[in-house]
Amino acid sequence: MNDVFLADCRARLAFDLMANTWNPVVLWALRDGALRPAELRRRLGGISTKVLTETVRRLEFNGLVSRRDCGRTAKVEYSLTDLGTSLLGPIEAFGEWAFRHGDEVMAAQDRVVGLVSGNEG
Amino acid sequence: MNDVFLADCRARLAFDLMANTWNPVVLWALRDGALRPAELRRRLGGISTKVLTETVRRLEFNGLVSRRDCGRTAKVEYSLTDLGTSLLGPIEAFGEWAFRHGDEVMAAQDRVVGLVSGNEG
DNA sequence: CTGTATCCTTATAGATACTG
DNA sequence: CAGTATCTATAAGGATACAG
Repeated sequence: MNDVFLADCRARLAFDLMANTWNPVVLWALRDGALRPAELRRRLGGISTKVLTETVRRLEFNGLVSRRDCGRTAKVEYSLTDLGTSLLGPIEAFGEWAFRHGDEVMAAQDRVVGLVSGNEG
Repeated sequence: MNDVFLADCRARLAFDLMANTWNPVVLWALRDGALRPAELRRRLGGISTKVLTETVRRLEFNGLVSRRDCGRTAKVEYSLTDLGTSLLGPIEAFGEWAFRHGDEVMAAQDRVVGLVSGNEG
């Protein structure tokens, strides 16, 4: 595990799965079991149907989520595959990091803003 | 740690730090100590000077990387702050996941492609 | 309720040339 | 060598209306 993380290596593959707004949050929302789209949307907050569909399609394409169509009408469920479940650990690591260090990030951002406005007076 | 990961919560903050192509790789490349921009570029592969500058500025803004200007001429070093260093653990978790499960992701992608071309014959 | 179709805005990234 | 300036292409995301 040395150059493993550099640009053209395998870790890119995992990073790319995290490199958008909704992928990690959707995976986390499905951690306790299958959800129907409407419920999924509710838990995610302000995601549009279009973006939700795009997101789950993307996750499905990568083998992390499976879509189950139960019946002819609008009854659908999304759930984690085993592969998707295996990603919950790393995702949680980030959540815990944010829990511990989120303040420091916001402080850093404020510091920059403070410098800017501070220079004026 | 229940709704901690949903859209408007703190974990967004950590996810956003990963939600682009270069942030995590740059942090990882700096894990062993300060690097000058040229060396950093070399290790990252195909990143342009423009994108590298944008990336380190972003990381600096969020308090993860510090820029040290040593002298009047073009002598600069980038290194991890303590905060940046604290992110190496979660990042490594993804790297290890990719190491173990990367094949499965690629297999899933191929499976979809296979279905498409398989339907033709 | 599920999903698609538009339209629009913005951020990312890459290529290239140039300045100090 | 470090960084900026353009220009371009693309994808993500959001708003809204509509279809099955």
